[in-house]
Amino acid sequence: MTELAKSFEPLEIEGQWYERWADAGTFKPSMATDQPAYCIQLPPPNVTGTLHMGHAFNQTIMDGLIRYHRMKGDNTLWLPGTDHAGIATQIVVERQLADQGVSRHDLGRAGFVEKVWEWKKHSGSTITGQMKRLGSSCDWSREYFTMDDNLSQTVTEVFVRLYEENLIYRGKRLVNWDPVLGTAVSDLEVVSEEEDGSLWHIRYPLVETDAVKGLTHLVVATTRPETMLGDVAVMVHPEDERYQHLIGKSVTLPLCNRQIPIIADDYVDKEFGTGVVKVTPAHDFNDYAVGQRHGLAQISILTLDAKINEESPEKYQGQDRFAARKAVVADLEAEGFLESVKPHKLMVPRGDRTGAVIEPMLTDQWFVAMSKADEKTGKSITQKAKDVVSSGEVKFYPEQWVNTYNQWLNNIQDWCISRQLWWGHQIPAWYGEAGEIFVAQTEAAAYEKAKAAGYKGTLKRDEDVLDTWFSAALFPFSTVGWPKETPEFNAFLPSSVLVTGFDIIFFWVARMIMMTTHFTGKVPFKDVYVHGLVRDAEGKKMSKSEGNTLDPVDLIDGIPLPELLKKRTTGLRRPEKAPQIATKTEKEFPEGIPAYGADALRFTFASLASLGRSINFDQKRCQGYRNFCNKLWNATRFVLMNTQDKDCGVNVQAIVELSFVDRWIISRLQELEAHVATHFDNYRFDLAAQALYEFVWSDYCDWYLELTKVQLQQGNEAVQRGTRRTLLRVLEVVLRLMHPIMPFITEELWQTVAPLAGRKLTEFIAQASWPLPDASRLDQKSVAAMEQFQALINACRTLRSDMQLSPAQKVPLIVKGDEALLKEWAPYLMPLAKISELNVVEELPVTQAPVQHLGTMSFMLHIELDPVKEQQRIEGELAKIEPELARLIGQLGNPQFVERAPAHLVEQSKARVIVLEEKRAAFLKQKEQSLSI
RNA sequence: GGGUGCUUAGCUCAGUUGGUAGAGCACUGCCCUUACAAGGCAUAGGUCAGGAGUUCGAGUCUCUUAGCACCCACCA
Repeated sequence: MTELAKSFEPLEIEGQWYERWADAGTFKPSMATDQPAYCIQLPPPNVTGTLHMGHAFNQTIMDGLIRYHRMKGDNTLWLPGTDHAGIATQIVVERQLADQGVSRHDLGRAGFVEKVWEWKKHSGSTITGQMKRLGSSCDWSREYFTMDDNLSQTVTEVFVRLYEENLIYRGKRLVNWDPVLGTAVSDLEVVSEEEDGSLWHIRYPLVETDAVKGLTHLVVATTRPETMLGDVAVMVHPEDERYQHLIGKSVTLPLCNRQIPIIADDYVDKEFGTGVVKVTPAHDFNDYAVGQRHGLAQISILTLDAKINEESPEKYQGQDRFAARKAVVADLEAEGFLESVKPHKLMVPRGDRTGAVIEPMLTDQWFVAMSKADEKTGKSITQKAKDVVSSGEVKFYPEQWVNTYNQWLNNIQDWCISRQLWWGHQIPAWYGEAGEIFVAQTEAAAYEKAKAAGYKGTLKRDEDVLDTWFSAALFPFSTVGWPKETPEFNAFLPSSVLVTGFDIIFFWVARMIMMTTHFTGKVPFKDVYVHGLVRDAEGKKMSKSEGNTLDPVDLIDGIPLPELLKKRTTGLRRPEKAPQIATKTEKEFPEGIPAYGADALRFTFASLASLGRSINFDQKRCQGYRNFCNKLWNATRFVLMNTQDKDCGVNVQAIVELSFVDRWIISRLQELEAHVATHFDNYRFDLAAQALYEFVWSDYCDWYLELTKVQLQQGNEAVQRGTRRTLLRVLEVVLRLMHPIMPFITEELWQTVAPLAGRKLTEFIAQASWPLPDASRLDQKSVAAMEQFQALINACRTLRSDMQLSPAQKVPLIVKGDEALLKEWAPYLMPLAKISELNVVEELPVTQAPVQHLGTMSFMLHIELDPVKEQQRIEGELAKIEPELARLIGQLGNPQFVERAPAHLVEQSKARVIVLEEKRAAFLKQKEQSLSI
């Protein structure tokens, strides 16, 4: 006989189960082809990363789905992996090297990449270890890393194919350049924020004085005066009367003494600034487009680390862009070209990883042609991606995200996929000495191609690597064996659902859909479940610099305040914020964080998983669900106490008698089973969690358990057996229903409960079958009886409470009503409503005792009390009845309602009126009588 | 400039084809009743952001106003 601890201690039970499940092969797909396949791809976390709240939330959802489908008997796979995360990882390792005074250039490319691999081996498994603490049941035997040989081969394969299809090209384009990292980044990796800057008005002297209006110069407005060194024109709106006559003339570019033309382009907004715009094609995206339209030169003025280059006036050469700005402004002022400086708010683009101001830079890069039709289908990859969503092959939950998705695809630019980094998939392109390009899987193959093209010299491989999101776009098929048609490819592509935050719809979701449909003709996944971002209790975004992050593991294990303070205040980008963060933390967590356990944390996430945009994580919620775990724990203790070593009517053909109470809880259980499954199917974890919470706490614990005490004490053998069996079986089923959300506690309890319930058919609950509702076990009569019974108990309790009776004081109850029914209820009624004796009568006696009316029943607690108090109570009851009655009578008096509303609603209202009128009459009568005493 | 959400009890949020407003937490009162004080029982608290419309009936559908949040693009 095992005895459970007196209260739920998560840390004591969570330890062993994960390893045991994994060792038993529980997490592996059955690969049974006669079962439906269910597959989720884990969005691979950065190999450098640690588990944050977003992961924990995300994985709670995925693990819930996976465990649910596994229990349903599906061929279920949760495929894990980690991402090499090019930029992020390179930054981390470079920083570590910098601490030792070493730069990556000291090591050279090969040496540096080796260092990264070393670092990956050393700390790469942090996050997977944390995932296991959470209970995430991935099939680790299939874990991949995006730089594994087979995946890398797929990347090159895809690159080569796209190149051969003319969907990848190389060219000199203006791209977003991060001068700190020294690499191009894609549009998505640039975030613009409004910052304070200035608008400088600069005079550009006209070469010939204006004969019409006598102007000697034009004034241009700019937020980036240093870029004037690269100006190749000034432009005005073609219909701008102020300047129209000057179009085709020239101005002299100050400081450079170049003459540049005045051109017309309707891109110019006449209302903004002076209506005259400088044109710098090499350093501004709009100017670049203007330059293309007008066939202008592109004068680059910056080196790749954002210093003024050698083509610019000597004076500024080598100066950093910000220093150069000051110098240029100072010189303009000194030479009388500066007309004014005004404060101006502008959007400054910054790299999302470095925070460095992004510089549009003319460089050679590789691009994916997003809008170019391929030869086979005549459709662009963008079009294909739109088609599968509009056809419903890929469904978004919630649906509204389709808008966002389409809107982005409709305005898409070609994707810059080359990065000037060392960590990542090196681009499989080789160059001949005269710039010939040979794209091939391997160097040998490149030489072959070169030879075939008549090139005999040496080849040099492209130094650049691919954007991490390029390889990420291929996961749905690269991880299941493509281009081979493996069993996994057939079973798990498309996967069942992608669970992800909306923040990476563009980065990842859209690109996976593009690449997968293009290469395999299949969609990558059937559903996309888009959830919100986890925020702190106040709804603020969690960020290290704000010091409001929570570590999921700290919520599981608990953390004392000093440690939490240390965690939140060390390694800050702005250390001066530390005291403020410390104060806030102390206020929010005066005693640190207690150990809530993985189950409570998961249940919290599940209950917060509504379909909104953000999830505010309040630890109080977590505490509430830890209490819920404790409730379940103690309910199980109660059940075990009453069933272990006793005849539970499970194994033998014993005679078993079920009361209306037993039948009621069994009926409720059937409903619960149906609801929970529906909620899982609809990705409504919040509703599933709520249904489980309510059933366990209210129905099972508050009502059923209390009522079984009566049956166990007073019932005959058959009733006791029936009670024990029902207690066990309901609990056993509930444990299975909760297992997808709370794997640990349910496993722990199930191990003891299931054998008693005669249901231990598998070693672990993790392998047990999903409970299915059985309509034949629904007993509406018992459900209705229970409803009435509960109403009676509640009414008695309310009376007692209103009369301020001590719970210890038992009083007689006098009832007018169905005698047979009341006799059946009496044994339950007496302890629950603290009744000393029950008298069924024809008419209630006329006294001052409190009376209540319920349907056709009237009853009174036989106590003496203050008549004034009772009068007040009656008035209160009447005051509650009147407005509802008035509303209903009004409704029924409206012929249009009676005519047009559904018949059952009209009947319902009529019935309710009768009930209320009887109740009112009874109270009025009572009021009269008591006054007459 | 284009787009998308949100506004319901003190707080955080549910509310599924329109049919008498719900939960958790917090609050109040009474209880150490042998599963659980991480608990039990019972209260209290909302003109569903404002306005208009459709309807017998609107938190729910339409329009509109205000506030908030977010996404995309961007004026030099």
